[in-house]
Amino acid sequence: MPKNITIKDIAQEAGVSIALVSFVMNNRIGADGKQKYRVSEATKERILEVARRLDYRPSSAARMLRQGRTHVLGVILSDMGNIFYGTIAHYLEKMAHLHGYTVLFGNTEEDPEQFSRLVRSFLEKDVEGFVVVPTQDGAAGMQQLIASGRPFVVIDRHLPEFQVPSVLTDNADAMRQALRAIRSQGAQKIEMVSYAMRISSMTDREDSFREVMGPHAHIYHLPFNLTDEDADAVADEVLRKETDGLITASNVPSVAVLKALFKKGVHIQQDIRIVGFDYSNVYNFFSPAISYILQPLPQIAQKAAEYLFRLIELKEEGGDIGQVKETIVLKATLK
Amino acid sequence: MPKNITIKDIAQEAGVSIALVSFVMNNRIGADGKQKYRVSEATKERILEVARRLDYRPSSAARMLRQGRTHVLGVILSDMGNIFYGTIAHYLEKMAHLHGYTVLFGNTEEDPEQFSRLVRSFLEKDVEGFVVVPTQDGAAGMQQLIASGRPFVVIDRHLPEFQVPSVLTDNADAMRQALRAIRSQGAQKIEMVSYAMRISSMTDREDSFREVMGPHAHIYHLPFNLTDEDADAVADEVLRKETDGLITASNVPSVAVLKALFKKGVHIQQDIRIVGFDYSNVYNFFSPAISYILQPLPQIAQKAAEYLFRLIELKEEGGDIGQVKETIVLKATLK
DNA sequence: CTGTTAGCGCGTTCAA
DNA sequence: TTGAACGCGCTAACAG
Repeated sequence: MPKNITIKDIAQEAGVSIALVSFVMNNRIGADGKQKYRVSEATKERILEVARRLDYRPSSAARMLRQGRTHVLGVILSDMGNIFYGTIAHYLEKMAHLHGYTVLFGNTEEDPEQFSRLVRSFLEKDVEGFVVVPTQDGAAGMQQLIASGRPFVVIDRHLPEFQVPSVLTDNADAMRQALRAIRSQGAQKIEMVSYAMRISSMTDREDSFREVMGPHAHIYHLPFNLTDEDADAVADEVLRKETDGLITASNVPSVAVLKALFKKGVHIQQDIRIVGFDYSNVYNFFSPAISYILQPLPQIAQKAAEYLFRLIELKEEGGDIGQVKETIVLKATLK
Repeated sequence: MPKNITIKDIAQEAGVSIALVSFVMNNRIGADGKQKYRVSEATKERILEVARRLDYRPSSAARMLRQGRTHVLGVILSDMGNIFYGTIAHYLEKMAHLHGYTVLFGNTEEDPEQFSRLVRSFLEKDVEGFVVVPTQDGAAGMQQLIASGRPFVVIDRHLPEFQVPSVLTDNADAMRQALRAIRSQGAQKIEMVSYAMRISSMTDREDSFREVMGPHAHIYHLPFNLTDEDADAVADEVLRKETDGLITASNVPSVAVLKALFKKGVHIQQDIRIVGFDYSNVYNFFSPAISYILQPLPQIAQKAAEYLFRLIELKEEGGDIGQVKETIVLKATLK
């Protein structure tokens, strides 16, 4: 049972006080600020040597308790298994690391209960800040988050009833780009495939679609956990109506519908034009390659992280987090 | 600045001692074990009511410090943006949650330095256990991990110099399945595409490939961060040699090479047969659909989590973690 | 039976 | 350079 080495062990071994060890470990020596604690090079070296030898690792629990800082962030998203969120997760972790932070991750699977649970759980773990993708009907969880006074940034979606720090893609603009593209490719009868979820990323795209196409434009709505049958039904309907242009508003339904059409022997990109949202490898395997709206994932993660660190710093300095509610909007690009 | 509510606030507000609050919060009441602390229903209710009203959340830092348990796991993998690891990450988080654990995630990006850094960082955070995907040349990090005495389980890969708790896919068997499949589909001149990394998941597949095909069988090696040019080169070579069967040993190179072949106008599945490792949407868009080796991701995550919890429990009971070194091997299936 | 007092764990930090 | 209080929750020992 390798007992954990504590600051006390180091002090004893080096024959100094625990306070001195603490100072040395934190480089609180010779600081040119107010308090400069001077330690002789010799003892400093001795302490460091002992620490290294015993493989001393300060308990962050104790430090945390004392100074109230954990250097941990909480990231709540929909599903890390989805390449869209997995990629964002990766970039967020990267940014966090650059700032000396570690990250707790959680998946909501689009369940508001899970969202609330994760908020609570991460609050108990004393995360210093959150990056969250709220779920449909996630108001309760958001309330908790706001009430906690903990810094947070919302990404990918906004909830209509909350004006909070957010980093979002300009979905209306993205949809207009998608429509321009599909029209320039010759499509006349254009429909849209979306999720049956009240999630702003989807509804914003739908609204923009209707704005351009007119209020009677048709939009297919698929459930979050869609099956092959769901996608098949859309494909059947599309064929029946002789739709010749389809805008798919997200990764997963995009591929699902493509698969259904392909299985039915439809000549994709000949009989029907597709423009998708979010990258998928699949798009490359058609001629011409399927165009798609690419959201700037690295920037979303970067902006969100920077925003969050700004808020954390502001709070550290005693500022009022509650006043900051800006939304950062990023443009997507057509590929 | 919503000051955090502590156990003291509750005690004061409810007019009782902090100890009583603690007992109530932990349901340490009426336990039929040795110590049964009896509290009147009335005060119990009062305490719970106050706690609810003030939205009391116990500081896990304090609890952690006292009882040495954090209920946090550390998961270190290659790249959460890769659907393979993202999916595993998702399942691991799910399992952790079922056991009341929260998860710190980190990406190595196949860099041994990052691996070591993450091990150290998570150890400082006092995670109770690890699930890790070691990197090539990751011995240093593994040493740290072993030396720490902290429970851990290795997944996806094994390092030759360490015999440690592991959950792995039977890669040799998987390769044999892949070869049987591609042969039954008529391929004669079969080659393999792999990563140029000394990672057991790859080398095990390569060894098995050579075992069946003979020592002179050809294997293409692509770098981890492969470019279109890398994949193009493989495609060119494949065409030049009139290879008619290709086994691609992983997700990313699989799709990359397919893309290169497709761009060159090769009739995939006609002129050349492909059998891949790991699922990709892309496989569905060929006729016949491309066969692939599916690793049992949910089971890998599940077994790894259960294994880890067993180790954590064993350690909690004072057992010797160092003795446990079993490897759980799971079969992949051909799809 | 119902409840309280007090020390502990570990690193930080102020006063000496 | 050191002693000791501190943060917060847990729990053994003790009291009415």
